[in-house]
Amino acid sequence: MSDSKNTIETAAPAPADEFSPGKWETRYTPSEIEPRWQARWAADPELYGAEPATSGKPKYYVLEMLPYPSGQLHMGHVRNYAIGDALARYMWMNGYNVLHPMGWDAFGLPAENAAIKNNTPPREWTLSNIAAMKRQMSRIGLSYDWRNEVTTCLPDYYRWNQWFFIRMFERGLAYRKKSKVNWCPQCCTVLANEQVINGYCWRHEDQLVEQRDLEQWFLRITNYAQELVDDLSKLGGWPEKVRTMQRNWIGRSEGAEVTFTIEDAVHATEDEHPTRHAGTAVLPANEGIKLIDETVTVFTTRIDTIFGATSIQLAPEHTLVKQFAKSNTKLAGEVATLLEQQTKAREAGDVGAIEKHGVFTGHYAVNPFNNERIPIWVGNYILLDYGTGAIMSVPAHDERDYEFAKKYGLEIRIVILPRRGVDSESGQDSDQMLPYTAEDSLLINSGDFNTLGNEEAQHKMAAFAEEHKFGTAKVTFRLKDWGISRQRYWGTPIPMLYCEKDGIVPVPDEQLPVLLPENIAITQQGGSPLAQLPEFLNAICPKCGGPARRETDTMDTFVDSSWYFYRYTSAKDGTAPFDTAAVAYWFPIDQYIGGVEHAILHLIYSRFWTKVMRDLGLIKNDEPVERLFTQGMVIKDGAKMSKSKGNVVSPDDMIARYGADATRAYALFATTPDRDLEWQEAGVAGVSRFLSRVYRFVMNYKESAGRKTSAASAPTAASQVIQRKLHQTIRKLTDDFGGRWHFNTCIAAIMELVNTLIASEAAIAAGEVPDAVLADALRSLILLLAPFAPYLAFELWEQIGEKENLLRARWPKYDEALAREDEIEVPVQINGKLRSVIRVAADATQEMLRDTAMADEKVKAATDGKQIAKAIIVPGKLVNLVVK
RNA sequence: GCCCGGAUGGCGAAAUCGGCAGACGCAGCGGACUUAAAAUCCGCAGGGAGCAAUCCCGUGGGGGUUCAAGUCCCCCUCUGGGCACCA
Repeated sequence: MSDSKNTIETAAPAPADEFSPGKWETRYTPSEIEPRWQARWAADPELYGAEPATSGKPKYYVLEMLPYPSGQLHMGHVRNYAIGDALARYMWMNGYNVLHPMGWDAFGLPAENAAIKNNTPPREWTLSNIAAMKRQMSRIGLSYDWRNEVTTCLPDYYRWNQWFFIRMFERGLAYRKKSKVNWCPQCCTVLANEQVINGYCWRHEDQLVEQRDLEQWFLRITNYAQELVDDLSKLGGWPEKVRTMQRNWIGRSEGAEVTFTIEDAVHATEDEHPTRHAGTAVLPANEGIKLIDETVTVFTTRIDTIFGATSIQLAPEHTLVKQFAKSNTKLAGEVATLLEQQTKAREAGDVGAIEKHGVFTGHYAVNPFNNERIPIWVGNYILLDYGTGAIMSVPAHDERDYEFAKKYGLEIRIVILPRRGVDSESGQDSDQMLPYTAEDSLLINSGDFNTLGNEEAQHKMAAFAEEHKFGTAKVTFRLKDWGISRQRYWGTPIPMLYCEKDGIVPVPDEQLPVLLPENIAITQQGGSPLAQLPEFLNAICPKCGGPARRETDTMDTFVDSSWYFYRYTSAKDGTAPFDTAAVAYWFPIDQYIGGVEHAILHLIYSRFWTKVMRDLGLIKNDEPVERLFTQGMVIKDGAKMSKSKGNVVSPDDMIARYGADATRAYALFATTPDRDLEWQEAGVAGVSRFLSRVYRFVMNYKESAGRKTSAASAPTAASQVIQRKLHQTIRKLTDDFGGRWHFNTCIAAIMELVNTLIASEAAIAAGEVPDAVLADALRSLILLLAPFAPYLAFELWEQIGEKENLLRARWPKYDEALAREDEIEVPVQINGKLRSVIRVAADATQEMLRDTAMADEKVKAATDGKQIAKAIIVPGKLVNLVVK
């Protein structure tokens, strides 16, 4: 070994492109250190293993969102996992029993696309991608307990999707209905909402998505809508932004339903139902119109404005419209046009921008509050699937109704006014203030309800409607039931059978899983590939033993990710989706970390699934996730990394060049975890240089560190400086891990500590720093670094002679007394401007600060000949002299 | 249109409770080492004026509160994201 190892200038030139392990001991070589430790960690499955509930330690469940196995980790993954990994390691070092699992969201379209393109079976393609990504994760040094790995495309997982589906079917939570769905003509399948980007298919950028009516399986998430909103208030550990997004998505609105009778309606028999008989009979004009429905019910959140209703607006597909149109071909044609406009706007994803059109049906409805007849129109902006598909139009107090009424010359009647500021006269004629939509207002022109405040009026009018049996208070949600059918191969088969005799029959539990057949040719045609396999399609009805047809659609992959984190607690369980005792111990998840792009879909479905499982008696918790953290995106050159932009930085490249420690530490150092991160390779190089300084320093002084026996001497200035910085750093990191998570400043603080140590080298050489102090500093430095650069930490930990597993070593404790500064610099301002800085004892009183400041030369000069009007003296902070 | 972030040196950023704006790092400049370069080490570094001491300006823009504002209040601009005829 070189005898230069105790001097600073040991960085002798290394051979240009090859290092020689062992030769240059003080040269940091992650390409040698990291694979060595990677192999040792891989050989020790206990290292990151969760312990049983009986361990007696407090539990901590830290989870990162599982990736889709595309075959390549990207920087966003690295960042996500670096955050979770740092936290997991910190918790281990604080004595927790940590569950830190990982798995694969392994079903989905890309596997089928790859199958079409490369003629590789989806299963094979997926599993080899998983193997590749697992190698990358291992190389990064992530602390996963692979003993509970979950792969959603394998039967031992998806059989439980099927099992849950049947449980839901039994309870009426899974049902079939025809509905509008997003359909891509090129993919030949239904698309999830998130696969539709501004109306276009995510795979075919110029392919507009169509709206089609299809029979689909739905999960009744709307049964839980109220609880999903209510329990948001329990999620104090979630970002407010995510809670708001969910609240908006669920879209709870309080209002009332009010039933209007249709003037001249004559009850029709079922047989006369116009939608069943396409007859052409024309009604005599004075006979009234024969209708199945003699009334129309509207939903409104502003029943207080009902005296201002001047028309009824129906959605083009409203059943009443069909009844009206039956005897009126002109109307039928006009309605068809309106519907087409609405459908087009929906397909373009731009319903908000539709130009309002409407048509008068020729019929009238009677407002039950004032017995006034108002015309019934059909509007292209009225949506069938919200509320009742019918509204009362109040042009004076609703922007949309106002726009519509202006266009078609409908009456605009003011029925509410601001509480103050406008007298009734000026209110009447001031067209400028319309539409007036404020909540806080008073009623006029509203019969018995005049002069009421609008809130009071809403209650009284709803009660009045209820009392007279033409309405009721009603809560409506924007949230819709979850359509889970996909006309695709690579997903969980929906375990249902269709029997001519017995109808829809679930596959018996003992026949689960319904296996996804392997011998299938996937073609571009798409459209439920399973329907083309007779051996899959044809089954036997478990009820009657007769022939039955199997459901050939598969489940949305969001089903897989709705409960996977429960499976992690007991992934090998062959008899149940999970071990309920293990779940009771580990849940809720203490910390979930992932991208904000899942704020709505995945995280609402997961919450729904948890509540269903609770109602099935499987679990006790109401919510799956205690604390949620959404990290920012990784961007390059100001844009999100993407192949099409050509700005992708490969984690493999970074690791090959700078090592895994430098790459992940940079991902945490560049900015706070919640913000977008601009990737700068030079920054990685900087972190790498820092790590090599750490390496060199520790290696140079590890001998002293091993010699903890030096006689305790009086504290020297140098050792005090080191200890103070050390304990300040420990305090800073401990505080941040406790909540703020500003890992960028944590790493900066460690850099400062290392800078302090390096600046102390002369003092160390002069023997002014006791070995015990130096040893403690080195040992603590390694522990502080361990969450961010685990390879280097493990290596140095062994180098300084520690035998204990680093993860079981206790996180260092700080001592306030040692962290405290004796002397501080206090700024002195004159009239708020900095004029001097004084050195005083850290605990200097106001008097001492005043005296020191007044004695300061610069202060004297600045205050010379002036009157001190006021002195603001904040001990420990500043002195501000106000002079005249 | 509505809701939520963000805007600080050449760049990424820091300032946790209203108290020295720019910690830490990158890029840059100067120096040491070297035949030379790389690497490493030491130093400088917000802008402007000045030989200097020092002074002035400065956290997207405008106003305000305060002894004191990046931080609090009001208005505006730009930017990222979410939602968007939901009655």
